[in-house]
Parts: sequence; structure tokens; C-alpha cells
Amino acid sequence: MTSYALLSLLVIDSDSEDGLTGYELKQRADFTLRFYWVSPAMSQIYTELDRLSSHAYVSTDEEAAGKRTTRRFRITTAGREALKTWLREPTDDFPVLKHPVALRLMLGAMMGTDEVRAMLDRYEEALAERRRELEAVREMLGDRTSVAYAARVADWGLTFFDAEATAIDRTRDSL
Amino acid sequence: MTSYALLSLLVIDSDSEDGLTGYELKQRADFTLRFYWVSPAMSQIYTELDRLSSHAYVSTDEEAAGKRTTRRFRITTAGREALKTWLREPTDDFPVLKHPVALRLMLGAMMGTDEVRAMLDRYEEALAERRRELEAVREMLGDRTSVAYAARVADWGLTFFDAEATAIDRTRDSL
DNA sequence: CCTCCGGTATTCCGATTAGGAACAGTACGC
DNA sequence: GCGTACTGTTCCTAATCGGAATACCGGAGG
Repeated sequence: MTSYALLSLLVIDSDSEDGLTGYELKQRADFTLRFYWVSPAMSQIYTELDRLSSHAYVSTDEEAAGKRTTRRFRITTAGREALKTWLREPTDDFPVLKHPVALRLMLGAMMGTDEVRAMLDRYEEALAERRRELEAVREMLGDRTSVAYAARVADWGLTFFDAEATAIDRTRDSL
Repeated sequence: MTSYALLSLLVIDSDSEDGLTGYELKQRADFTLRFYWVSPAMSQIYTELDRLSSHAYVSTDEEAAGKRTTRRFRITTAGREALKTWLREPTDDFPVLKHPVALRLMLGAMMGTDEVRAMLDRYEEALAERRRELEAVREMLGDRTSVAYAARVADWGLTFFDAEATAIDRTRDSL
């Protein structure tokens, strides 16, 4: 699935000329993908790029700059087609949530109320920070129709963050 | 981290006499853990149990029933201590969300409005189904103080599901 | 001009996690 | 007895994580 996530980053970038390096791809992933998926490890990005390349879903431009040759990747027509097919096939994939705070909250009885409260406070802060980051992304997108779907995804993420804040409050009230 | 998730299942069960088999552990995980973490693969459960056993965090009872010997695992005092230490150490772990619907929504422009709508409808249904399942768990827990924290986690999950439903509606309205 | 340092770009490694298939015994209805 | 669903464990392969290692580039400052 991660390969499709990377393909989607490449397709979103595809109006630019040069394509992206693996490193840049990682940066894009850190910037947006992490909010609704995960930012893959460097190692995985390059692995996937090799795989995509072997399927001819991406093309590679070797660029010799001095002693170093860097590769820039661009999505191909075949890649675009593959992505479309993938989008079309109905899926029953359900979101996966790994929630360390919930995991620990489950054992709240082993912690004591104060520690639970402290944990919630810390999470609340981290959450607010993330929310600000996502909000910054959202504002960058504005209301341009070209990025309307990205904006919808960002809004979705904000809804999620707000729900988390609500859940924190409710939990705190119930202690 | 998964080993702590399993330990937590064992500690929750620890008022019962016999301990759990790997198989039963998998069932418990499928029943509740999956709502806020993931239900680990069978293979991983047994791997973790071996590891926990090597740390003496769990004890093993071999039980010969006919031709077959099954192992029942119980958390030890050392395991309980390890779990407490883990709970105490403040963590900056943030929830990880892998959201296939958001991933696809990002490429809504490649799908067309009808297909996006169809995707949202399917997700809405799947979501309602999960919500019912979690609600059943929540009702089982009731308001017994012994499971108050589990109930809080279940409530947290319900909040999340409701937020997802909200996000679906908002997205649909924006199309 | 040289050097240090932060950023760019890629590769490599080991560990963890995912996802099932395979295998084998058990319980129970018919 | 016989099929069949369930219980219990192991095995295998692939995907993913997480970061260290390597190396090159560019600019700031002495």
C-alpha cells in the first residue's frame, strides 16, 4: 500500500518538471502524508522506488552533478494508470489506529489518577502542536480548486484532532 | 510495544486462575485491542510470548490434555513491575493513523465525484458496523468500577467513530 | 583558501510487524 | 465412525521500521 502512497505523492507533484529525489519524497511525506498515513522510512522509500521502477510506474533521470549522481523520479503514464485502477477497485480496508495513550489509559488503574491526568495533559499539548502544524498546511492550501481534495483531507485531519481533544476532556471529567 | 499490549491483556485477565493460551490471547486482542491498537498476528503473539517468557515476565504452565500439550501464560510479578515501569516513563509517542479512505480521497480528482461518493458511502457503512461492535463491548462493561478504565477507552473509541462520521458528512457536503 | 557544519542523497543493517498457510489435535453432532 | 468446526502452535515470506553509515555539496567564517 505504501507504494501507492508514494505514487500519489509523485502524481501530485507531476505538474513540476523535474521529478523528485528519494530524499525530497521523504520530505513531502513528512510534510503531509504523515497526517493521514505514515511517513515511510528512508529505506522503504528507496526500496519502493526500485520496485515502482521495475514495474515502469516511475521513470528515473540520472543527474550528474559533480562527483555525485542523483536520481529524480517521475510517475509514468503506466504508473498513473496503475494508480487509477487501484483507486477504482472497491476496498474494505479500514483505518488502523495505534493509540499509545489509549493503550496506557487501559491500565489507568495501575497508574493512579494523577499520573493519568499528567499523561492526558502531555498528550493534549502534543496534539495542539500537531494541530497547529496541520492548520498551517490547511492555510497554505487555501480554497484553490486545484488542491480541493488535499484541503478536504486536511479538514478531515483537523476533525480528527478536535475529536481527540474532546475525548481527552471527557476522559478527564470522568476521573 | 506490542509486547506491552499483550502484557496488558494478561494483566487484565490476571484475576482468573488459569492464564491464557496464545490462541485465546489472539481472541481477546481481536475483541478489544484492535479498537485502539492492532490485533497482532498469531505468529507475533507466540514470538512475543517467548520473549516475555525469556524475561520471566510471564510464566508458562504446560497442560497435557491427551496427546496435546498446550501452554497457558500468566503474567508474573516481574511482568507486572515491568509494565508499571513502562507506564510511568513519560512518552512522546503520538497515535499513528493509517487511513486508506483519506489516502484515496487525496486523489479524488482522479476518481470523479460519483466514485468518491461511493467510497464515502462504503466507508460510512463499515464504520457503522464497527461502531456497533464497539458499542456492544461498551455495554458489556457497564459502569462497574473494576472496568472503569476499559470503559473510558471504549468511550474514546466511540468518540473517534463519531468524528469519522462527521468527517464523512462534511466531505460529502463539500463535493 | 581552508575548514567546519548543516543539508542533500543513498545504502545498509537488524529488528519488528503483518498475514496467512500448514499442521495437528479435540469436541460434538449426526 | 465421520465430517466439520474449533483450538493451538509453528513456519514462512514479505513489508515496515528506525536509524546508522557513507558521501558529497554548499556556504559561513577565520
